[in-house]
Amino acid sequence: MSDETKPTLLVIDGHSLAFRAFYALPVDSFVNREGQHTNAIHGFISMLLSLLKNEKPTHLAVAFDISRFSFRTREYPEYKGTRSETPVEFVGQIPLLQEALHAMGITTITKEDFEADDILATLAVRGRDDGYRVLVVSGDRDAIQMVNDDVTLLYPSARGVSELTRYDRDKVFERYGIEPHQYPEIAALVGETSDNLIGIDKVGEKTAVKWINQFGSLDEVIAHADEIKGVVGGNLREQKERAMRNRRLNRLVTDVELPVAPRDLERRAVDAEAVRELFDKLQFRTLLERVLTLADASGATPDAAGEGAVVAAPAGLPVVRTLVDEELAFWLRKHASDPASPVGLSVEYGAEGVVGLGISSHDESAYVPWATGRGDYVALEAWLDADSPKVLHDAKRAYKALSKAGLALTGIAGDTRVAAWLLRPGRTSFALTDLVYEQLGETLPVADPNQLVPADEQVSVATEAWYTLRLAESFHESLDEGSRTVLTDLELPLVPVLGDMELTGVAADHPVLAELSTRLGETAAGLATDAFAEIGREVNLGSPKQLQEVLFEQLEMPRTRATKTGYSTDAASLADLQEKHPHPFLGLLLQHRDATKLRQIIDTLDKSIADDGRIHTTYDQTGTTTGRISSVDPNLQNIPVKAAVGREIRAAFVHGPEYETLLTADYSQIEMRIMAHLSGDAGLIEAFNAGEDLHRFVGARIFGVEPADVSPAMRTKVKAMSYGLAYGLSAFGLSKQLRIESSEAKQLMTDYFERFGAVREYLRNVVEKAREDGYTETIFGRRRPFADLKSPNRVLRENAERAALNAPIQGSAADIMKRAMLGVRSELDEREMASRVLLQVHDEMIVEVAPGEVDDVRDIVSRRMSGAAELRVPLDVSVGLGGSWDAAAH
DNA sequence: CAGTCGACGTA
DNA sequence: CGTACGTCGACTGG
Repeated sequence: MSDETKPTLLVIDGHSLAFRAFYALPVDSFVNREGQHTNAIHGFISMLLSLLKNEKPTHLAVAFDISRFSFRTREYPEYKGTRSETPVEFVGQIPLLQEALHAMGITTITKEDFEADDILATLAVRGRDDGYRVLVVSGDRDAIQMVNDDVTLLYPSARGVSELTRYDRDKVFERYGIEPHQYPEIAALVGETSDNLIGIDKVGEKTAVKWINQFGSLDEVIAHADEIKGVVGGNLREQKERAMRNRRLNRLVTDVELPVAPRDLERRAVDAEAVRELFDKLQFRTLLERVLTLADASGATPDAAGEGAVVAAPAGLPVVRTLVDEELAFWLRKHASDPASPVGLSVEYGAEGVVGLGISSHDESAYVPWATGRGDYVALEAWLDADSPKVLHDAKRAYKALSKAGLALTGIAGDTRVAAWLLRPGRTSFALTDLVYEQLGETLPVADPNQLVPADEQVSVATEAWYTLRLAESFHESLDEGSRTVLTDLELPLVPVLGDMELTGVAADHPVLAELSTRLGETAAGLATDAFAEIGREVNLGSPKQLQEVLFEQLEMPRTRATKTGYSTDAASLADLQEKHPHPFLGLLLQHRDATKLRQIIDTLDKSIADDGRIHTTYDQTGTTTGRISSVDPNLQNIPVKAAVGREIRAAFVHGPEYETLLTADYSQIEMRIMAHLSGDAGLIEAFNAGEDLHRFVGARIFGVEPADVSPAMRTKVKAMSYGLAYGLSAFGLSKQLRIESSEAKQLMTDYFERFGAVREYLRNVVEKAREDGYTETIFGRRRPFADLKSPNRVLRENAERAALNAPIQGSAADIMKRAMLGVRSELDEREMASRVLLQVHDEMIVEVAPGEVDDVRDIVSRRMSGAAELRVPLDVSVGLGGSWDAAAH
């Protein structure tokens, strides 16, 4: 292997790595004040800094393509022709990146008519000849051919640029079963989609490797093409020209004339002034610190030993100490007794629950091993259960785990997961490492075998706690005041409430579910038999593909709505077919779907009953973009209710033996009431204050009749219209839903808005304001950012408009329900009652009522729910009681 | 075996 | 061409 004393030459394919970074980081989160996108630059420099830290190269260069044209496109104009247009957000980042590299004292190289990989290959060969250890960073698989005993390839993983996989000779052999220099021969046979190089038909990696190993080289494979049997042999003989062309094109040039030799690439000092100026423009605060730390450390002698160590850890990362007994008590007294200085807290989870705790102040981190039943942690337990402020990442998970371990957790003063969500609710990952990277621009080490630097130990939870503390502060700065209030007054107090609901669970009646399942199973089997009889054969009724064959080929029915994979067989399409082309099979299929779907729901619920006889869902506090909570494992927010069987399912949700009854309470038309409030529409406000049936009242206005004369058909139309409003419904959609002419739907909308004009005004304004501000806001200050409202793409823009229309309405309703839950909980606590909230289904709350508390609980719940917000209309709450969820419904 | 799609349950 | 979710089975592609 390489000699550790050799100098190290690091060469990077700038364009390909920047492109990877571009796709790895959210475009929207990296925009400077001038609207310049910077995610690719940020990702690239961040990656570069880790490389400098971990690999300590003595020599360094970044190569760039000049254009997409090179000697290769002259030979084969289609080369890389499949690549789509470069995204507009990426354009312009490359020159800025080059500018940044120059400021950092890093040489960039381009060469007319050649690709960056040719430059890398040339440097790799020269570097090796001159006695360097060479590291090549490229996202192009062709770079594999450069690998040898002195040259290692660092290839970005699918996840992005923060993780690089190290390909040395052994790794290449392990992965492909060939020597690195043979890789292009394999690629020539297989083809390379990303370069638009087509290989030999039916030849994949397996076959290509087999041939190369059998005959020794591509030339020999082609020379012996006659000896290869079967279709692939024929294909090879016919298409060998392709393979030979591919080989010519994927051979990297190793003698490009360059203005520099490896020895000219010695690392130079950072131009701190230039970096400061540029990074300020790009708004890279944390990256600036990292680069300047590097500059300080390297100074005028860039190859000084030990510079890597200085930047290895972010400034101030404390060494972790393990604490028990008096030391722990002392630590807590010293660092965790100030109500104004929160402590970072992180739980280490084992298979059996809590195994350790990480605690951290700004300058001291400590690890506390923990095992259930140990009695020497009085100080720790007292601290956990005190108001002393603690910040965590995913506080609810910690709260539950600690609770199961017999430890109470109070004083939750921050949750970086929830804070990250409030800042950008649409983000896909809430993992601590990702937040650390995106918010702080630092890399939290993780144990991953594919990582650039194999971690020899798991990052300590104490270190996590330290990062959590810093992240919490950073998020606090990033959040606007309204969102901060939502965090501290709504979301954080909700953590233990949701945690307790999950821990408590809801009692479920297994025999009822089991009986239902059996019954539906029999029904489904009977329906399937009948359906098969209708078509004279057996198919899988759950397979849309097979159904399409039956419907559109065998039965020759007219085609339905197109989907990506064929034609739709959903319930609406089947109902259409039934009208146009009646057939008994259709009805049987629909009934069969119904029965199997319900059975599946029932079985899932039944399986999720825990040993305590209860179902414990998990609420995802960061699961939606609007502010609602979602429910998983199992989802208890989509239990059927409309169908008759739905009621039977809900009958299986019961109160526990020590309790008297279930109580359900829900808001009536909360979203419409919020619309009335936000729009200030006099007609709508009057409708709610009149206390009359809403749809009847509105129907009377629209159709110009007395409320008593509003027919059921009129009421249905008005109801659909009203509900559709908050979703951005169009006349087209309304006509489709009500199965009426679009002219009638249009007229309905016109009439509606004539009577309730402020509603239309409001909905228009919401979208306009969001377009200007870049976000929407709920009554309580919860924000949701929207980037696409200004998109030139009409589909994207109109989708965003409807979502923006709905966000303040759905979001405000969510806020109100959360406030209600906090109110109910705090009053139940205050009065030391035994009743408890079990479930939340967006506008409904289910409470398990202890004996003798029925009247009080009913009063508390309805008072707290209707009093959760002061709107221009009353918040109407209906309450029901019963032994089961179904019986308690109203 | 993981990821995607169609379908469908809820507010 | 109506918002917000989660979950299932079938299918696809590695």
